[in-house]
Amino acid sequence: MTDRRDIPYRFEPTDTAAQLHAAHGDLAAGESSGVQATVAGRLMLRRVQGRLCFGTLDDASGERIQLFAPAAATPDYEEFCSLSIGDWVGAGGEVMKTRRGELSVQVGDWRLLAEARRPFPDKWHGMADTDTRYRQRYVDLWVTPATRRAFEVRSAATAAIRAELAARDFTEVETPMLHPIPGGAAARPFITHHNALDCDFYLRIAPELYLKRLVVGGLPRVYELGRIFRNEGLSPRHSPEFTMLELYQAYADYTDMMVLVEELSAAAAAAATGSTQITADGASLDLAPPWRRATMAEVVSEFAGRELPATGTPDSPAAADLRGEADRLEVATEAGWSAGRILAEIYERRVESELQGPLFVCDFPLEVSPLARRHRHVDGLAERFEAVVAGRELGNAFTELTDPDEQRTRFAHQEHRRRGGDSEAMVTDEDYLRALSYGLPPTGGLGLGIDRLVMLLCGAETIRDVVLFPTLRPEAGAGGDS
RNA sequence: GCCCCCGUAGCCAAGCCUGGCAAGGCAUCGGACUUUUAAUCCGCAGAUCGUGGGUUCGAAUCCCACCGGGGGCACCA
Repeated sequence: MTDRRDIPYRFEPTDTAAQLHAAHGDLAAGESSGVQATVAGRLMLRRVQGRLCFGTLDDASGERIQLFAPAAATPDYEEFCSLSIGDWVGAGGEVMKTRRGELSVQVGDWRLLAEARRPFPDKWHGMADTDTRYRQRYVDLWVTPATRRAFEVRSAATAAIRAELAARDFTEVETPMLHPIPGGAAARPFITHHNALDCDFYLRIAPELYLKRLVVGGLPRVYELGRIFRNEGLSPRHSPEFTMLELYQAYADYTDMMVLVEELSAAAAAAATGSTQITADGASLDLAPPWRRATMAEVVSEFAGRELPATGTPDSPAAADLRGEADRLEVATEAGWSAGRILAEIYERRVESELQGPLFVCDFPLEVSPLARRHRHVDGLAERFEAVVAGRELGNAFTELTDPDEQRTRFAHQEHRRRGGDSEAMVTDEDYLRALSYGLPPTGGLGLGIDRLVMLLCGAETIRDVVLFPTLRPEAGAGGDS
């Protein structure tokens, strides 16, 4: 005879709860279907009423299914009634509806699949302590519906993005995470050590320079969707490891990247939520193309309430004008900054967070864009834009700088800043310059923050809610060396 | 790194301001109940009040330090 609490080595469910609801949802109350089904999942609720027992099984299919167990027909009825909330159970029997109209599987056979030896959180209140929710995500996923939904949204969004890129003939690649030189962004890296080579490596802060090497190598449309690491502070919008889509398209410029951002964002939203409408900070936004395009000088001028210049050397009247505006807006500036640099500072400190979007803020000052090509019409600017939604930067893109000599000059400027104490200034990457010297065609490049996109799609207020296991201080006494 | 807030049983929590036996609910355990829906009813049990120190006749409560988390600032995407 079967010991129903003896854990089997395998179990074969025939249907999910969602499938049963779809197939038998129209049964009349009190009616039996004559169809046998086997389901498996976690027992989330249990109602024992004398010679009848009702259980609510959650199999993560999006719906729950009731287990209906009358004592007269359920093998080992007492054992079934004593199952704990949180136990994994497999049960088979006829699909039916109870008198109250609840679709159920009448338990003809059942097995315990895993015992919940720790009690599950309160069935009604769930988990409130964010610390516990993040550390014990395996419990949170069961008891907090928004948690499971966030990761379903995340999966649907990334799948949609991959599908869109495949449809456009992009090749997905994987480039190194361990970099001898941290490059492609202005950020402080994590440092690690390789024992056999006896040298330090940096966890990548961006895959940018490797991906452009691949365009040189003959992959004209290439992308990587993966984790990058930045050794900076944590906040509701910043995680030390986060996911970025970076892509490069030969023969394209930054206007092509704008179209791509619009189309990828809208496709991700539609796939994940069924709509391009999102709600952020109580306001309703639509990610459907086209998005507004404005220059940085335009959006800052709108914020300031008067026309402001976009460029000018540090000693120009334009720079003096902007410095006065910065003072008025209580934005700190440094001597020697050009007009564009001051404009960018005002934008980042005061304007960006006020922009609802979705919109593209175009044409950044050249000096804060060391990998972007200079603007084809305006001196002192780069062909670069940020995509802004709900006051946050969603993506960053530019027409790539392809000339190796100019790139060397830009690196030299970064090195100069680095010597001046800017720990986030870029380091010269000689191999990257060598690659450029073999010839990089005109190329558009894009970085899109996947975590932030998912936050928008599911209304998350903190990035931790869209990361399964967010970075936390290690728990005391939870293993390791302690 | 700085500032503010939080930490009471497996879970949700009252009590803290104004010091005096640590409420209540869910879950667990025992009992009743043959169509429940957070089932209901009766009963039992469960607490180093985050940790350590201090003040006090007496500390969950007041003070200090530390640990963990959250928010803000700074840094960044």
